[in-house]
Amino acid sequence: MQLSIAEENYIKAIYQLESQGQKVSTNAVAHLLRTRPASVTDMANRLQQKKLIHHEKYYGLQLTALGKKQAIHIIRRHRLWECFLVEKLGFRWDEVHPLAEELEHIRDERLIERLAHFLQHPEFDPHGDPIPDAKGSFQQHEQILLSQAPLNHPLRVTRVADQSAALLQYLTQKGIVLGTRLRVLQINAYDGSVEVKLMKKPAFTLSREVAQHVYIQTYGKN
Amino acid sequence: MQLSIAEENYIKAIYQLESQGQKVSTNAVAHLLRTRPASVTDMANRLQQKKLIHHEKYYGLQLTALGKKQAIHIIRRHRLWECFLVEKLGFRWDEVHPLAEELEHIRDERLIERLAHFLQHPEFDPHGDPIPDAKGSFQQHEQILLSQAPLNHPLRVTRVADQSAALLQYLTQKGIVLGTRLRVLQINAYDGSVEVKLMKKPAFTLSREVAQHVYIQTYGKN
DNA sequence: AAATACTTTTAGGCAAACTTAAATTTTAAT
DNA sequence: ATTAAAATTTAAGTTTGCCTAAAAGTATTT
Ligand SMILES: [Mn+2]
Ligand SMILES: [Mn+2]
Ligand SMILES: [Mn+2]
Ligand SMILES: [Mn+2]
Repeated sequence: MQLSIAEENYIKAIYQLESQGQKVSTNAVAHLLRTRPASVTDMANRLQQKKLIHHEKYYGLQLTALGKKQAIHIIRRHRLWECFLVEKLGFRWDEVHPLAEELEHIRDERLIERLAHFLQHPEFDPHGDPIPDAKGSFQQHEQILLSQAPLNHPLRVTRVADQSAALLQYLTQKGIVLGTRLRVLQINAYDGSVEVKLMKKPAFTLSREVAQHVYIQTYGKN
Repeated sequence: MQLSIAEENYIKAIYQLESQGQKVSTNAVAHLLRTRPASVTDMANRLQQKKLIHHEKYYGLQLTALGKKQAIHIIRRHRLWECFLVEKLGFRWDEVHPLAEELEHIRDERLIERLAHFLQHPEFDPHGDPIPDAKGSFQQHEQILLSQAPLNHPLRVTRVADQSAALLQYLTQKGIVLGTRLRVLQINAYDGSVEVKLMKKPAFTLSREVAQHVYIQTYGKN
């Protein structure tokens, strides 16, 4: 059963909200997809009809196992194309999301497997998000938010959990990209802002909003 | 003014019929796009409204300058993706057309220019069709049909003017791909069939239907 | 417990792109 | 020149995916 582009976008949006642990309200989906709550209710009926979601009126949407499987495949395609765009075509990490948003809807098993092979089966996309394999399994990096990082410990940036070009450009300009090494000097108890120090650069401060979207790993000092 | 996928497919179909010198009838377009004449009339109204075609009732469709420009851009995208699929992902020439039929609708100037650059600005696609440049200009190979080739002259295959997987597979199996060298031993006056000889292989015969879709170039004997 | 605010659904509508069936026009054949 | 055949358009209807406005349900405040 072949999904339409609109259906795929809804499925993916629902999946994303679910995996952030939020309850998937009509409003939330509408906001994410820049559409109206009434349109979401409308689509919800069709998706439930197709057994992709479960919809309890007034209480939110939930993907079925089938829906979740579909979502993961869409995400696989999205992230593989993002890798392609960055690694082969030379786009920056802040440019690729809207393009992948289109490319992800080309549903051809052989195409995507060959693309994966061409890219040497990358495990993470340009934002540090894991790429599900052909069977749909994947695992996250060890996840620590920069806003909760241990102080004065060597850290490495592993993921930025927001596709907005504004954030990605801002981080780039501050010298923060995937793999950047840094330390947290202090976390301001009042506003949650984080003072960070990159090698050979003066320390600077990131707001909590920013720090809450940046994930890091610790690594030994040796 | 952004075209829909359906509109792009119509524009391209009309362009293809026009460039084959055929009159672009409602029926012909419907047949090419596997839809109904009534749907073509319907779309024709919308396209005329948008100044992409001129439609004289009962007498066929004609692209405007604007429509032609659009068509050429779509074809550029189509053929570049075909190159990508063959050269980078390892697809065969008989597999790529349906995939490119989808990929061509991703309208992003930067994407397509970077793709062209990545592919080192190919001039011809995997079927020997010329790829328009970013400004829309291109030129055909010198065009001689195999069915009208000079006898006993060294020839090189330069283009196959039909995307059907069946034809392309048949030719491949006969040893005929782009660049294949061959001679025409004789052309049967009755049924137009063509006897061809490849190096180091026994001669064999191609039907007129097949020979009418294969283009060749002559080359000096030296 | 009522009143108010907020969220969600329903109702009614619209545009794109398709379909079939009927009417019309063009073309081909007697 | 009629007539028959073929092509084309018109008419009417469907599905998808969206919208606004109104109604209904849920949550929050007083
Ligand atoms: Mn998308
Ligand atoms: Mn990503
Ligand atoms: Mn297409
Ligand atoms: Mn081609």
